Amino acid sequence: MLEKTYQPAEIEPRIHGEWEKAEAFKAGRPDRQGDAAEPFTIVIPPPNVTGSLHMGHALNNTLQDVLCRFERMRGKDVLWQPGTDHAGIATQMVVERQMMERQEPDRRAIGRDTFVEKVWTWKEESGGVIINQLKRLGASCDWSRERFTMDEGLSRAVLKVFVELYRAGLIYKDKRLVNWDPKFQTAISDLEVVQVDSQGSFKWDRDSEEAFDAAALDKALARDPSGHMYHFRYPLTQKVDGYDKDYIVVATTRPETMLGDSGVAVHPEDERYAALLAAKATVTLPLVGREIPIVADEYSDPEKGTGAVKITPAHDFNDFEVGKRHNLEQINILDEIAQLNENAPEAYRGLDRFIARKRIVADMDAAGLLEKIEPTSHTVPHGDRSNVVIEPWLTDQWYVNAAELAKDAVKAVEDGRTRFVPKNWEKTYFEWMRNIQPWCISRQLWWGHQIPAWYGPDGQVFVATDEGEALAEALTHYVQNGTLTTERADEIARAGTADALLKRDEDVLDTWFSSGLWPFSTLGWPDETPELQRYYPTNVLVTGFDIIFFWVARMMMMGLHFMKEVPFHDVYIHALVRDEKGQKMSKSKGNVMDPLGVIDSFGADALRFTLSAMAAQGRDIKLSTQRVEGYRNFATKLWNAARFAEMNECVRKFDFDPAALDETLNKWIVGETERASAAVTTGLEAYKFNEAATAAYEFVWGIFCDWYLELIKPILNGDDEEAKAETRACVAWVLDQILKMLHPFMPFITEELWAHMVEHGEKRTSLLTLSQWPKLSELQNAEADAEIGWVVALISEIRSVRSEMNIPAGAKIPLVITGADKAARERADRHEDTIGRLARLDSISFDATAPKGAAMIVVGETTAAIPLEGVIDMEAERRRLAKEIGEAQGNLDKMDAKLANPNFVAKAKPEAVEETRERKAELEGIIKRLTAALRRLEAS
RNA sequence: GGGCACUUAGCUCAGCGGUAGAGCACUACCUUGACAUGGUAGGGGUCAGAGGUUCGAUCCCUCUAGUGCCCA
Repeated sequence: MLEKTYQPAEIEPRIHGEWEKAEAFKAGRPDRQGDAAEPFTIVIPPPNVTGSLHMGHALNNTLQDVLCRFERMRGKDVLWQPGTDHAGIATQMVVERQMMERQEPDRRAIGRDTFVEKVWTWKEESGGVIINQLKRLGASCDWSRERFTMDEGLSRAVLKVFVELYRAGLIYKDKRLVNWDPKFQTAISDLEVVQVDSQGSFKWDRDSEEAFDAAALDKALARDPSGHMYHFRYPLTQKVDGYDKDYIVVATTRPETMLGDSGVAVHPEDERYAALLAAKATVTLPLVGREIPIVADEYSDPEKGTGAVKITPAHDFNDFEVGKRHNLEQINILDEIAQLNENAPEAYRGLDRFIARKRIVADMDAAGLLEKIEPTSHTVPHGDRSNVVIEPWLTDQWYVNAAELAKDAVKAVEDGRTRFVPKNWEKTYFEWMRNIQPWCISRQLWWGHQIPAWYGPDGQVFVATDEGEALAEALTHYVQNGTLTTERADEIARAGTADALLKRDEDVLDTWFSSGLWPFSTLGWPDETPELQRYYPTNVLVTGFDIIFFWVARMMMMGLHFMKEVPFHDVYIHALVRDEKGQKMSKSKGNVMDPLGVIDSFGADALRFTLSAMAAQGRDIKLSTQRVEGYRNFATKLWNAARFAEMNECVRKFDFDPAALDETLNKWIVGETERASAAVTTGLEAYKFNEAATAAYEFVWGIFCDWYLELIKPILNGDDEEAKAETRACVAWVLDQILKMLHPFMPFITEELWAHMVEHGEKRTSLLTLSQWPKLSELQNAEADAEIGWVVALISEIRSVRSEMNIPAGAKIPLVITGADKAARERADRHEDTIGRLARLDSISFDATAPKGAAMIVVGETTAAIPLEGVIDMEAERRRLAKEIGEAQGNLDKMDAKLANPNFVAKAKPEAVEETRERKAELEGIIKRLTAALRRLEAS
């Protein structure tokens, strides 16, 4: 016998063990190989190896799991490919922090090889906790195939891709501005930069009475170094006729960058500066003394500030472009930790950028060149992991020509080879892909795939999959150009190391370079494996919109280029999970809801069902524990329904055929079951998770538990053995269908109940997760639907009247059905016990007219009376009837108005007109009967 | 500034060219042999506002107001 309440914490680990024991989630199960089953593949968007499960993961993986379990039950050969990525910066950071805490020497002290070894040790010991958390969520991945982006095979894929793209000219080295993270001392991609709003508070103007107060500014900048616009006077090298001042005013939010200025730009049509442009005037850069040109460029906006902007090509993305157009010098004044370097005047060298900022403002004031400072609101780029201000910095980096690779990726979506669901996300995708910038793939880290590029003594680069190949190439090259003699080359070749000639590039590749290969590298590529053959392209990628650029874009580019086929047919973009107030969950706000905590309190099934039921397309999820609690209650409800079935010996029979039943109730419920399973199936096929979940919920609670189980109690307690046997078998059958249709959402409780449901008198040993998805047809029965609908309506009406008439819940009352036709009489006879039980009646009788002092009920064409003279408050009954008549009349008026409109009758769909006529007739009947009841009441 | 959404019951949200729905919350009653993590009944809505299309608009179109997100 089942326990009285459902205890998820007890059940979940055990069920998990059973799935593992049966290897239920393994792709290519013996019965599903080859033509026996269609493959269905999802690759997990690889979580970060340092990560732990947050609500976003919980949603993302719940949806993937729902799809996988659904398709697995539909007989497909499902591969849900799990794994993690190596998360370059994040992982290196975690290990370095750990070393610091243990007061061990830092990574530079122990050297690259030892450090990388340490990271591997960390990974083996503590990496991938998220994998176990995913298991707790119930994720049915093929865990035997778990992959890691730094695995041997995946690393081989990375090398091959790099070398091939290099040889195709799609990877190249370039000196450009990158987003430099001075904390981690590495380049990061645009996507790893977050814009943070800054709004300063300090204000000063040289026209004001007071002197500039450097200490006050310091104080403001201590809170936030950004948020101010500084206006400086740059003196003209020579006075120019036709221009009334001897200086030009420029504005900047980053004063320290002035040390790297190599020009001032004004708009070519800005009258104010025409004389300066005509005279090819220059300014002398204050504090530095460099003479720099004033150039005409449309980049400067005449409407903004003075219309003149300082140009610092080496420290600003826009200025970089302006500088290129005018051939301005690129002067890098910062080192890798954002301190002023030797290109700055001596007084500033070695200063941190923000110290220098304050010093420069003070020095400009001292020189009488500070015009004003005003608070401004602007966005400042920060590293998403380091949380420090990012510097645009001029370095040599490796780039992928993303614009070229993006062409095919765009086309594939235009052609519909890959489809976005919901469709509107393709706009975001197109927008991004059509404006894609060169992708900087080198990172100045030690943890990751080291770039397979070697440099000769003259800086010549040799890109190859391994050192030997690079060396061979280099030797040929240097012998050919005469740098090396053949003898010397042979000697180097024999040494077994390239050290004498080549030096390997120290940088590693962006983590996403390897993750972009995930849909095929995990299947064994570059080897031509059977898995690759069978499971690529994958069916769907499930992800949040914020990750379109990370996952979708890169996987599309790489997949199309190397596999010549899209990596996935569908991209399902789901919502973001927010807190109950609609705010993004974040650690700093302290509003994170820990999925594992939720699982502990309510069970994984409740969390999963909540996320599924709320996953409406195109809308974010505002999650509250109350909602989870509600679905936990649903699990309990299901549990108790199963318990009821068990208590009543509802066992599945060999010969049970849902299409051949005698009892109306059973005919009705199998039809409802068919409708529900069809709704769930349709919902899941269309990625409408909320519709699927709600359809199942509605059916299980609102129909099966609320009505069917209640309605059959008289049969189960009665002495019609045949009816009892059929009903028991039917309950068992419906419950089986319920467990199946709920399984994708609530795998644990359904699997547990499945095991408890005895089948043909034997304890069941097969697993639900490998059972067959309901495929029902031709179980609808209109007569049964009408009959049970009538019973349900009658019971509801009686209950309603009882409640409104304040008839005590415990009191049993008589019911007199008046004016019943043959059908109604038969129905009432057939379901006498049921109606009596659920409406708490002591008798049902028939009479031509209603007795005096009775409450009246109208259900369709049936009129019934509750004759309780003295018990019933006649005044209340009069009010109730009048109200019901009023409501019906209101509806009738609407129908009449429609039908009175000739345009409606002429132009509306015939079905709509017919429906309106039927409704009108129905309402008229109801009003007639209710009015008759009211008259009788008034007459008595 | 460019783009994408959203505005429906007290709250959170479904819905969608033809009787406005759910969960939670609320009110009243009920420990009846599966379930109080429950049952029964009930109250509560000019579907943001203004136009337009249509026989008919919460739904389609336009504008307005407000909110959120992404990208500059």
